[in-house]
Amino acid sequence: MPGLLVHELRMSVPFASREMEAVLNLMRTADYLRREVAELLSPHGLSPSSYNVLRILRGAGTAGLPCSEVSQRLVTHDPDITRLADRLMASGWVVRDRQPGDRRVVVLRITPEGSDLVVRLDVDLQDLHRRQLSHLGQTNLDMFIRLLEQARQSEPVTTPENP
Amino acid sequence: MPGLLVHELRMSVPFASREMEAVLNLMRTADYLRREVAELLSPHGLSPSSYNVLRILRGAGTAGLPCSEVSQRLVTHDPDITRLADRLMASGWVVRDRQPGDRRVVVLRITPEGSDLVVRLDVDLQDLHRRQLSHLGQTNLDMFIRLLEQARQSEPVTTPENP
DNA sequence: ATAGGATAGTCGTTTAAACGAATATAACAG
DNA sequence: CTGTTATATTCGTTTAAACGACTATCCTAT
Repeated sequence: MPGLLVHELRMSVPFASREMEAVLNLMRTADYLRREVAELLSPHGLSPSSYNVLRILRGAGTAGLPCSEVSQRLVTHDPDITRLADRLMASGWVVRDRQPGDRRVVVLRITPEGSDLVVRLDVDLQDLHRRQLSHLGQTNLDMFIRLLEQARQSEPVTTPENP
Repeated sequence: MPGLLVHELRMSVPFASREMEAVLNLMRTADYLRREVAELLSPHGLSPSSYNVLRILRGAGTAGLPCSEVSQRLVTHDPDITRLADRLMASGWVVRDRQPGDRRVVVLRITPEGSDLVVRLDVDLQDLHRRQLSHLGQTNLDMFIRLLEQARQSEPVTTPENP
């Protein structure tokens, strides 16, 4: 039986490999779900990335976190926390401070307003994610998570720089 | 047992729901794999989207395809085929023509140079995708594809416009 | 025929991503 | 101490995405 994606993309020739079919399915599914999340967030002036930063900072509490820490904890990689934080600061959801001990590091902290916003949006996102995936059922959901985590455990690329 | 992602993101509190954990895992895995694909393509002046267009046009052969058809077949949605095609045309990999029957539609066609490029890159992408996912094994790969397709079958959002 | 509406692309503009160079501070070896 | 290297962040610039408004062409029902 040909897969669903072959039909969705009106492909005249099936995929060259099962691995490629999986990767393209992954891209398409991620794009689909991410789009719905972005749609939910955009009326509040947030992108998935900037919302992610707020959620990370809420987890850190009043201590805040250095930019570099926030960067590492982002679900999707973003090399430029500076400008992401700029926008969040302009909206009053985040404040910036230099760390006294090491004046190189900039600590980001969520404001009460930012905290309120995250709490309110969390409810909506919970609902959205439930609608997006609860039809899989508990067993499939567990398996799905396991496979997604396993998919990230591929061999790193071997280059002259990374021998 | 806590999931891998909780550790990767250094989360102090576990996920609020299994659905959310799955969605975030999906985003992270897609980002990770997409980044490797982009890295492979970028030396050739291609993005995942523009490569996708070339692959679609190669499938269409000498007949070519209208922009709207190309748009629908893209793995990830891109509303602006015009400028995507602009770049591909500037590199000499596609040509544009008006359709004689209906002068509104613009047909995109791959050039022999474009075709050669796609064929060469297909080999590299095959290798990359195998490295990315073959460690899952055939059975898991089948299951993974099935779950990804199933994940796109969520209920559409109900709004006043979409009752 | 022809006005109204649908369809196919294009283009302007705002906003964000990608990449690399630059700055500031810290750590450390001699 | 002092030059060197590493780290943390910022900033300039190029490139692409997002969103709408706009143009041209076609279809269809009067």
